[in-house]
Amino acid sequence: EKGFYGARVDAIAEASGVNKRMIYAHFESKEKLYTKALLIMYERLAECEREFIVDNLDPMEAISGVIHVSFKYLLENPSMIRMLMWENLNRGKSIPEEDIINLKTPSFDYIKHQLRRGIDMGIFRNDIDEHHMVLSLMNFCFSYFSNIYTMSVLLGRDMANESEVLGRADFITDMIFKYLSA
Amino acid sequence: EKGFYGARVDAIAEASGVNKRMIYAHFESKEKLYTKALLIMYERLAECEREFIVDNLDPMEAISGVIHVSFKYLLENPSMIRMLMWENLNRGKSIPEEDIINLKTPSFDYIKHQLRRGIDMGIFRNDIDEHHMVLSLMNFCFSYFSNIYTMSVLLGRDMANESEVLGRADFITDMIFKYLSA
DNA sequence: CACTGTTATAACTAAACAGTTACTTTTATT
DNA sequence: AATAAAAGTAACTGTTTAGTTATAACAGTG
Repeated sequence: EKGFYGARVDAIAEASGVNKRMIYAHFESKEKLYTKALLIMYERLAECEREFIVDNLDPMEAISGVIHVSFKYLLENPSMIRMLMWENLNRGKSIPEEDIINLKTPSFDYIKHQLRRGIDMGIFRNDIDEHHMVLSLMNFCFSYFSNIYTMSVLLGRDMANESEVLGRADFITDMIFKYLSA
Repeated sequence: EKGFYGARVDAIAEASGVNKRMIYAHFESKEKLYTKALLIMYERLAECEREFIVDNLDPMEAISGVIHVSFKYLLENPSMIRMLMWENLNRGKSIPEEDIINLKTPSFDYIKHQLRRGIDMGIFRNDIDEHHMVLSLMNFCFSYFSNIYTMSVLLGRDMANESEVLGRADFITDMIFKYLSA
């Protein structure tokens, strides 16, 4: 909610119903508590991503699945968005790079695999840049939520309600498809 | 760099070469210093956006200009990205909504205007959702930079160097165009 | 019951922090 | 040179904070 510096250990103790003494017994320091929470968050995120990795889907369904599962999950887990945002501000220094790469690799590989399959099947154009497509997909899903407050104000529209969120997922899917088959 | 809670007034005094006494004389409190800095940042951002508002461009050039000017500006102003990220985490509560809407309206109107012009001229499809297009443009530009550290690690590619950034701007422009004329 | 490991309580410490004060120095104006 | 306004210095205050300690309560096991 308030980031590492704004967070108060006493407040965490009270909110969690566990007392401060025990927090230090288990986690040693505020920083280690933070990195532990962060790691768990990354693992849960990876779990969610494993959900959209399904075999034998056609590439269109697969890409659509990536978008819709991500949207649904991020909508239900706003605190995860906030933790990822803080971590981006920290330049991701809290957790060793390899740990995160290991967690993320399966979903990245899955997206690339489906893109290649789509190209082979003649559904997608054959000059698609995998790197840029993966980046676009990730950005589209995450940034909808990370900028949801400012953007709601600027666009004069409540972007947080479920129908609006699902509408956005559909729009993005459509945009990506039009691009992939243009 | 460290957000409102992590920032130290003593450190700000030293770094700025102005002494703490004078910071309080001019800004009253840490919070008012923060909101003042934020307001100036928003104004500068609006100034930059005014740069891409050019008359008599054809709609394609106009949209391409929005993307490329934004990318160039955000690349040169990393601290602005960070301030916007913090503010998103604060749910934008530091500055009254109207103030920001007033600053942003010209560029939003410009994008919508160019989209409509493109439709009228028969360059763009006639079923384009303005709201979603504005949102997509903003998200694409901003999120490239706001997630640049995490994404560089995950994709194993230094996204911060100039040629990579400009390449991304080109890719996004291409993607938007393919969608608008699909 | 006695023993052991875990959790709770609350007072404590040492450092850090926002904000203040009393006083001096610099700069600009007449 | 005289005056006033702006900026600098550094010590100080009151509070907050991470982290600790000493002690008591609790729960499971033989």
